[in-house]
Amino acid sequence: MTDEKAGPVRSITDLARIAGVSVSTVSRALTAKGALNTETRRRIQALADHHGFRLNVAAQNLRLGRTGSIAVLLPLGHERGQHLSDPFFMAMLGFLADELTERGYDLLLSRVLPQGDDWLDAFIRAGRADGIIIIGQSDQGAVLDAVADRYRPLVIWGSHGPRNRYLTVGTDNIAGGQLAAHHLIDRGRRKLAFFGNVAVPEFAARYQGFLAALPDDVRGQVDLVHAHVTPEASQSVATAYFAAGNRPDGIFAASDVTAMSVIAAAADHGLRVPADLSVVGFDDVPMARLTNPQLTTIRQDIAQGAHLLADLLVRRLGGDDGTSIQIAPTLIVRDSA
Amino acid sequence: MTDEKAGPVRSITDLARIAGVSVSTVSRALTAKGALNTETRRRIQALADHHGFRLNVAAQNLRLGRTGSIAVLLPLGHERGQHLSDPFFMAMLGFLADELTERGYDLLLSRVLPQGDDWLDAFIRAGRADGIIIIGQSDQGAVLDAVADRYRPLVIWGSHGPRNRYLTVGTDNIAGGQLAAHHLIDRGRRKLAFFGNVAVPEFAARYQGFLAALPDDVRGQVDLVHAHVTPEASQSVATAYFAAGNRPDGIFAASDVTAMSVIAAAADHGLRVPADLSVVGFDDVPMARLTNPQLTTIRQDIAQGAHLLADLLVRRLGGDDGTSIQIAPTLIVRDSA
DNA sequence: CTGTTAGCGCCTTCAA
DNA sequence: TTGAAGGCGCTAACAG
Repeated sequence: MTDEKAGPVRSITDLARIAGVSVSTVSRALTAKGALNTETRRRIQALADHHGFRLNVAAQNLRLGRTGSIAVLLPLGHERGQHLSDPFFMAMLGFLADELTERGYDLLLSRVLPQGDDWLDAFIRAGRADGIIIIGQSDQGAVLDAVADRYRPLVIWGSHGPRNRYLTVGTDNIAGGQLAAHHLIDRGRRKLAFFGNVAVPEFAARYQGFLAALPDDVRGQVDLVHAHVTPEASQSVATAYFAAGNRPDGIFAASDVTAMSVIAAAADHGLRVPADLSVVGFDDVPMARLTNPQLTTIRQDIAQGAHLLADLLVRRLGGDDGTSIQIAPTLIVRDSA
Repeated sequence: MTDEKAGPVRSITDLARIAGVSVSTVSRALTAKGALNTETRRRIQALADHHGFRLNVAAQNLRLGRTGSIAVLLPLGHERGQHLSDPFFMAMLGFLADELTERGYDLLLSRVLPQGDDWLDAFIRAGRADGIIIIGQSDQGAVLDAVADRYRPLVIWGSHGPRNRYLTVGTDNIAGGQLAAHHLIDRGRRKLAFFGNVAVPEFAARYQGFLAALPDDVRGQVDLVHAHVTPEASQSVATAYFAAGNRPDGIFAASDVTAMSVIAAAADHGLRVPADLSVVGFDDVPMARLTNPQLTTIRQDIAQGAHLLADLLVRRLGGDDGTSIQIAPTLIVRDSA
């Protein structure tokens, strides 16, 4: 006896008809929730399998008053193109996908152009996600603070500021800057420069920690060079810097990409790294060990960062409060400094 | 006269009550569909604005029988960790996010472990997305073929095979291999090696094109080195290769990351690039110009690839058929070869 | 253990 | 031009 008479099975209603039971029985069988005769459950599951039927997740979520997904927002704040080429952000994204999947959530990826003070509000109100992770606070601190007061499932990857009302997970950038400073000083470097855009809070904190850990006489003559995050832009800035005759003996770059740009530009000007110039990066992207010379850098633990972001958000979704977390960076000594 | 008496406005029902109209009127006002008195529409839109109300996208989609999102799947086929570190895939993801957003779709990111022959089917039946883009066919050609016959909104980034029944957008990898071969031969290189995992169809095609374009006597002694995609793994393979005494004068690497690993390993063995050894990569990732020496490579146009993937998929969603597309690669000559 | 029923928030036909 | 009503596919009381 076949039950092929009916057409395609598109809903639990269809399946209920074929199985000769009610929709709620089918629902219970397929969600493994609620009491149900074991045999009935088995039979219905087999039938569903046979017809290649699966519960429609969207409808299920609507009924449950949730969406089942977490939005990951990449704000394109300071500089276009950053996130396209920045291996750090991209690696973070990959890990987040894993962490969220493990917790039963889909990852809704959105690159947003933060304009005005309404962009985040508008996104939230559209109800497309149960929670939001923003990678990088960019220059949107005020917007984040305003929203955080009334929208709880929101976690930011970024620098922790004591006055932030929003929740962050991030590397202790100040400590990272200090590590870089100590290392360069230990190497006997005295004429230093920092390459990075200090309008980005993370980078500002790295710079701040860097300065703080330097001896007074060294600190006074540090060059602050406004380098962009894209390889092209930062390389041209570095080239201009060397072309102008600047000859520091130690450079702390706000990211590995910037560090690599600096090294490339230095090579063009006949400067040997690390003989003439020590360069310390930040991130420890996978490629940092493939450069020539291999990059000495301050490592951020991306995997742990993603884990903590997901964890904190899911906990908030469950009603817990949670608190901002800083991850300690590590100095990775290779050849460039 | 205020209308603040009611609590929060969570649905069109709430808004309709406040506005003193029916839900259908609110729906029409907020979707800008259907005939409606201009003044009424304006008034309701203003009211919605005032209350910070937005249509719930999930419910809207359920009603419209769609999800409003496109799934982008990263199969973790051959090698774990590939997509975490591969800048090419990640850049593709960034561009895809833009292209899909422009077309009104959300991007649902999912890293899948292709096991058995049911993984894709199961994903489709869950109904979480209106269409699927898979980045890399991995070794799942059979599964893709099977599904493509009955599930149309599916496009793959990958190598086009004449017998594939599924739709692909991808670089002409064979042509890319040929470009690499010609360039190395032009440079006078005769003792060649290919670094890459030829179980990956894209890489196999690159290898095939490479061999095809070589003179007979050169082709016969090409080393095929099974290199993994992660920097760590490929560097250790390259190190072992050189340590075993192999001394090719030209290497074609299946990706830029692999090329960089090869160069790093070569340096460890005292081989100068390009004096002793020419190395050609594949991809032209942003960092290719930051290496020392700068990478000579075969460029894939990621932006165009993402554009075509999105375009083709949306067209299929609209009922068009569309056909697989190959993108011509370009040789970018820098310093490594 | 199972069925009936009332929605989740929205859109759309049909009538007025 | 607007309203009433039905239903997208599912879940969860509440009955039986």
